[in-house]
Parts: sequence; C-alpha cells; structure tokens
Amino acid sequence: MGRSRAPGTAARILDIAERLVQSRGYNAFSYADVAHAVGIRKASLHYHFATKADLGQALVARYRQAFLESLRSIETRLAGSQERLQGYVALYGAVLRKKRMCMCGMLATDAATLPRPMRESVSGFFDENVAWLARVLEQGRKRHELLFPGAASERAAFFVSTLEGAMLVAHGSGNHEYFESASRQLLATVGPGRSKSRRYGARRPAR
Amino acid sequence: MGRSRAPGTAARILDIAERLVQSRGYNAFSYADVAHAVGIRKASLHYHFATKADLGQALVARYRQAFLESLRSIETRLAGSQERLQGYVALYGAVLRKKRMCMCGMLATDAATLPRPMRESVSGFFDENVAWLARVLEQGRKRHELLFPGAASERAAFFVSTLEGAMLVAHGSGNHEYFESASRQLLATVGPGRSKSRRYGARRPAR
DNA sequence: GTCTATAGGCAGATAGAC
DNA sequence: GTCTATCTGCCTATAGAC
Repeated sequence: MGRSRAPGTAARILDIAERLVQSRGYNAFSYADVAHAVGIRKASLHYHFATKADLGQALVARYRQAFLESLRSIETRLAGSQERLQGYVALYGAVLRKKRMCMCGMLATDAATLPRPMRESVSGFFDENVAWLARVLEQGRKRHELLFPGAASERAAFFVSTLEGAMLVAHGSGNHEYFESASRQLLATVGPGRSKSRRYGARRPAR
Repeated sequence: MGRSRAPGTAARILDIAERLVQSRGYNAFSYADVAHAVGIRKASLHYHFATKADLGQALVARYRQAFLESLRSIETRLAGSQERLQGYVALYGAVLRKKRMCMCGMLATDAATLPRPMRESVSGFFDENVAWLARVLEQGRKRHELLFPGAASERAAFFVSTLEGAMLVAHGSGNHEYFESASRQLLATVGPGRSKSRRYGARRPAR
C-alpha cells in the first residue's frame, strides 16, 4: 500500500494543513504557515507536495476517505437507524468542537478559486454523504424506526444542508447553540414521533 | 444624510466588492480586482476606503441594512405567514441564482481571519434574521397559519441554518437542486399540514 | 529529504503631483 | 478624486548544495 513507518513527514504536513484549511480556509493558509508548524522550511514542503494545488487535492481526498471510514464505522458500531443518524450528527459536532468547519463546507465557499479536481472532490463528498444517509433513512423507514414523507435521497440532502449550515453559522458567530439546536430539530423531523410536540428538548441530564 | 448624487464612486466600489466577496470570499479578492472592475487605479480606492478592513466593514454593514429592508418589504407586501416565509426563502434563492453566496455565510468561513468588527457584524446579521423569523413564526402559529412544536426562536435558527447550508452546498457543488429541495422540505416543517406526506413535491406546473 | 538563496509576482498601503 | 511611482512584505515556486 505504500503507507507505513512513523508519523511520516507527508502525513504530518497533511495534518497541519488540514487544520489550517478547516479553520481559516484554502486561500488563507500558506506554505509558510505549514512549514512553521511542521518545523521544516518552506522549500522542503515542495518535495512532498510540488504545488499548493497538489497539497489541496491530497487534503480533500484524504478527508473524504476518512469520512467514509467513519460512516462505515457507524454502521458497524450502531444497529438502530436513530442511533446511526445521531452518530452522523455527532461527527459534525466533533469537528465543530475543535473550532473547525467541515473541510468541504469550507472549500464550498472557496469553490470559485479552486482547481477543478478539488471542486469535483468537494461535490463528490456531498454526494457520498447524501447517498449514505439515503440508505440509512430508507432502511430506517422500512423498519419503522424512522418516519418521514418523500424520497429518502431528498431528506438526505436536507440533512447535509442543515448540518453544514448549522456548523457554518455556529462557526461564524461563535455560538455553538446554533448547531446543537439545529441538530435536535433535524433529528426530530424523522422521528417516529407522536407527531406533535415532544422529541427534541429531550436532553436528559447525563447521569 | 450625506447620500445623494449619481452612482457615486464609493457606491460603485461597494457594488463591485460585494459581488467579489459573495462569489470568491474575503481573502480571495484584492484592491487590484476591484480597481480593474471599477475602472480606476488601486491607489484611488484608498481615498474612499483607507484599508481593506474598512472596505470590509462598510460592505457587511450595507449588506445587513439592505437585508433588513428586504425583510420589512416582505412584511409590507405579504400578509400571510406562509407567504412571508416563502418570501424569505426567495431572498436566498435570488442570491444563489446570481452565482453568489449569502455574504455573511461567506464571511462565516473566513471568520478566523476577519477583523473583529466584521466578525461581530456577521453574528449580528444571523441574530437579526433569527429575530425576524421568530416573530413571523410565532405570529403564524398564533393565527393557526403555521404549526410546529417548540420555541419559535429555535425554529427560526433552524431556518437560517438550513438555508445557509443549502446555499453553501448548492454553491460548492454547482447543483442548485440542493437548495430547491431543502427549501421545500424546510417550509413543510411548519406547514399546518395534513401531518404526513404531501405538501412538498407540490411544484404544480406554472400555467 | 532538507537546506539556503533567490526569483518573480502580487498583496495592501503611502507620498506627492495634478 | 485620481493619478504615477514606490515601498515593504508575503506569496508560490525553483535551483542547487549538502
């Protein structure tokens, strides 16, 4: 596979650059920033990633792959449809808690200035997420663990939109309550609920 | 008021810069870009806006004010709660159709690199939107034109999150269907609906 | 693989003439 | 108000020594 040994300089570069992209955006980080944080010189970065565009592509490709692995992990660890959706939402929450945005949400605003392969990877990320969610949603509905009208793929796109947006607003305003609140309401839209009232606002104290 | 005369150079600068920020982001536009589009030299821009931060602040202040005026216009033109919410959604749709993002959604991703006054204006924008929506939602519920559980302010934040996110994903992927679909489903969450099915997927052919 | 040195360009900003 | 000229600094990227 060609992936082994210690932390590996290339991987450390990707880790640092990932953090910078997710917190500042693609156009607001430089090779100088990365080099400083990694502890090598700017020029050495070019040995690992010839151009910034190459680094960017590697970044989003790795992110996409890691996210897919997280989705598989959710299906392995959690059997219930509600739990799987909660796990999905928690993925976003964990990113936000690190004071980061979803990398592809970040790159979505930078789309007009991105090299085409990166733009296509960003689209691919969203579509993959929708596809995974649509499967979970459809299966949940069949099993009567979830209840919602319309196509599962539409509801899946709704999930992605709401979570990306809640993260965006929470990140931009510094008010994470935007995210917590939106997550709860979002999950309530597919709950096999008593239809009205209840369901979110749950929030039992962790004991 | 100090505002009169023809198009005014300052206003033209703001128009150009606004378009650039909404399509490329704060860190991806330069005084050179603006100067070229306006038809004057870079140095002349500094006469109107001493620094890029000054220009940025003016940009978001004006955007915020214009948006508030649009909200007031909706209340003047439309009496029904459903119609007002549809009008609100249409505001976002119109921006997206111009291949732009909401300015404050754009700036939300750039937050970490923004001068503090700009960041605070971005927060203020979101909060203003939530406040306006909460009023419309609460009034609609009282009048039985809308039906939804929980606090109106929570549902208002949910609206903002979903619309910003749908716009973000649609912009980043070039697939506007993300936005159309999310809008329909969002409005359906407050419809005094027959509870299940129906309501979105409406889309009667324009005749 | 990492370094020093440097190229070439663009960024935001200023001085001063007109 | 707008111009030319210029400054300083950072950007991405390359050459070539170690």
